[in-house]
Amino acid sequence: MKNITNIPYYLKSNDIKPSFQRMKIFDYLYKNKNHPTVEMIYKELSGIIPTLSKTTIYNTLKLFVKKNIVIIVNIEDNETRYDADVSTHGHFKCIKCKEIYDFLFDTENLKIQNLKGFQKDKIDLYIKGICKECLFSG
Amino acid sequence: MKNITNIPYYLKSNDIKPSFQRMKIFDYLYKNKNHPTVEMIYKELSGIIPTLSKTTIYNTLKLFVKKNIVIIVNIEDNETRYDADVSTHGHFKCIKCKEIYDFLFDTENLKIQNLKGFQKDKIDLYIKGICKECLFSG
DNA sequence: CATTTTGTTGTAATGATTATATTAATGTAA
DNA sequence: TTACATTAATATAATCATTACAACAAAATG
Repeated sequence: MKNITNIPYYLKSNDIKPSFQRMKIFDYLYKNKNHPTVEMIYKELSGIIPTLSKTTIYNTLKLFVKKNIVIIVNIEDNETRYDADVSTHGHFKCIKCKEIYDFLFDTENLKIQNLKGFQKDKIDLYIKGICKECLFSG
Repeated sequence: MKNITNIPYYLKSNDIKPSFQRMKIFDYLYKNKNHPTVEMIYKELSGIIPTLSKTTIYNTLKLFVKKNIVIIVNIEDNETRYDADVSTHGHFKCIKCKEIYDFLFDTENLKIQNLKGFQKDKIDLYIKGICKECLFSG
């Protein structure tokens, strides 16, 4: 994914006013590539910003998604995760260790039937299985 | 998808006791290819089975998913949908008319990087955009 | 039959998300 | 700077989907 050195500038250039909370939330997403839930962000950041509310996290993430600097990772139906990498990539979830891995795929060779004449704006590819580490360790 | 003529037999052969409610719920899923939510199933079937509870629908769908005769369609993060077609296929959602279309895709030519040595059990492909009809009608 | 197991239902609990109203911070013009 | 307007952040309460649990009903078993 793209290398972001200046978060306030990055937010500004995407039409987002860089408040302290917004910078911290984006910083968390950018540094932790763990596709966190709102809960995970809250747990981590409320230690640093004790007044931080979950509402602010929800508002901020919704804004980030709207401005296309964050995407929603919907690999499980009971948890919404977020990702600051907005480049086209897929997500693999290991059903053993629960870890989510990013992967790249080739949309050129992807042959799709039944959708002729459809305008395709967004493609999400999710794979579940067992990761290499878990396969070896048992 | 596979042609199912005898629902009680189909359920039995998948290790599910064919109760009246289960048969009706599967019948709804099989006949309506609209990838319904629990709410949609409830609205429709409570007219036929007035005592039907949502809990039963949740229980039944969870059982169906466990027994691999129904899959979850997770194309939106705020609604869980269900599909009795368990063959490998993708889902397209039109952001205008909200309709969900099935499509086929070719996993042979799908080149995936970064997942060498991973065991891939389940693949979900979701595409969002505008369907042919909505493109024409404005 | 009598007993055990399985299935269904209603109620209540949970947990994630959203709506609303208030307060705080920031930007702007005089 | 001061006053006003706008935007952001927060707390509280509301909503909505889902799950847990307990009671009841049905059916399978012996």
